[in-house]
Amino acid sequence: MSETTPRGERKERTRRAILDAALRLAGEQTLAALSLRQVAKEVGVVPTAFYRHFDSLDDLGLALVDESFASLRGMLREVRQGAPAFNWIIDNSIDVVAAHAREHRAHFAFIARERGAGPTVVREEIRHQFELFERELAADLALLPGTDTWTREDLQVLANLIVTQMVAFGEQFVVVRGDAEEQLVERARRQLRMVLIGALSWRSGGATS
Amino acid sequence: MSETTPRGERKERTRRAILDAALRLAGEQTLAALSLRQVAKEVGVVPTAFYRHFDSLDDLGLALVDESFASLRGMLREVRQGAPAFNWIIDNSIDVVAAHAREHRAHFAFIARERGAGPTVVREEIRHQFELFERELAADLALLPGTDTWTREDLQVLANLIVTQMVAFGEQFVVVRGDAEEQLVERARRQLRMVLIGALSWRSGGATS
DNA sequence: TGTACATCAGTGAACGCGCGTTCACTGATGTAC
DNA sequence: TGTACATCAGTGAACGCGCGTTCACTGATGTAC
Repeated sequence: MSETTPRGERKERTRRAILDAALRLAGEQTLAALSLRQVAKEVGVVPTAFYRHFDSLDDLGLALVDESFASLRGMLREVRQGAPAFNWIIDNSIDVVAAHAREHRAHFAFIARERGAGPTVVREEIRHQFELFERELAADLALLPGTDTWTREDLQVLANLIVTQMVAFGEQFVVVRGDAEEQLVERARRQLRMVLIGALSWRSGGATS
Repeated sequence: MSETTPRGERKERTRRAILDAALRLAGEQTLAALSLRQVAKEVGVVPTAFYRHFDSLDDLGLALVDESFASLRGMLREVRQGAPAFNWIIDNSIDVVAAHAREHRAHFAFIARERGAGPTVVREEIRHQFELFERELAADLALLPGTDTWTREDLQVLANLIVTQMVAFGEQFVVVRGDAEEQLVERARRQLRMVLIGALSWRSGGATS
């Protein structure tokens, strides 16, 4: 089996297999309930081989967070490349998130799940990554027409609202198939519209405070 | 210890102790990673005594979902008792949720956590309960001035948006202490304002679709 | 090109431990007479 | 009120199992000469 495979390549292949197996198995419950032996069995190596690649399950968990957010960041770059026009955001950003969720279902599901229930280090890392997203989104929102007079704090509040909705959207999207997918996308689109209209008419419009 | 305690009372006390211990221990990680023996040890009974009260950990999990939602439902009844006026909702509903989250921190945290990562039956039951909330909230929203012309579906979409925000609020609230609590409340208030203004100016206002 | 040695991914036995579940039990509470 | 029996919450020993981690190992890949 390993007759002429370069050593590094072979190691990398096993590492990938471990990451994939863990991502798959964690999906059946949660990372916190996953055992090193289950992962090793799924990969087809002896349990001790695991230590050649990761120090612990926590270490593996953090690697999965990294992977998941790397693909998420790629997606966000895509979303932000367009001009930050009001209608463009509404029409396209949900679709981009949906397309990405379809392509990286397991990563999306992983983040959504472990965000609340993962091992402590994993939970903290995920929360930290979302904070970074919020800050980037707040910077983007500052470029939208109508937000000129907003404070940094207000932008942050709106960014948090939108990230919350996007997370909830992704969470629901990954557990759904077929027709329900499109319904979910349509609902998310309407919700984003409601949120943005509300936000933009908030300062200029009429409400208190 | 059990010299003259009525049998039923003693049994009920142990049952409560099991529920409390499970709620506490699940908080350190998640229900899915909890063992029957941990719970028994925490309560101070032998592991087998567990079976006098619950068939399995899943059964215990469902009992915790019931409890948690019972107190949530009580809170919602409180919120809905006031007149469904626009400003009243904004000024009071967040405070009611916050007060309740303070009083039932463990239950709030339990729902937030197990919603995504609990045992399958627990997850399903929680999702079902949130669906019921959404429907009730949609019915309330129909009474708000300005929503007369809305379709049932639109009301449902808005209800889903608000429930999502409230869940996210509760989720963050239960892990925070001191000053940060009030900041979180203030942010949630602003967000609810943005959402409601947006929603209400949506049909009457100007956006497409 | 050929040989001798180093590296290191993966092996397999072994360990002590906590797990869920079974079973026969104990002894206080409850009930029938 | 007193006695004999039933109920049943909690006990404690035992089981087979999967767990994380240790350790000495094997044998193919890589490297120095």
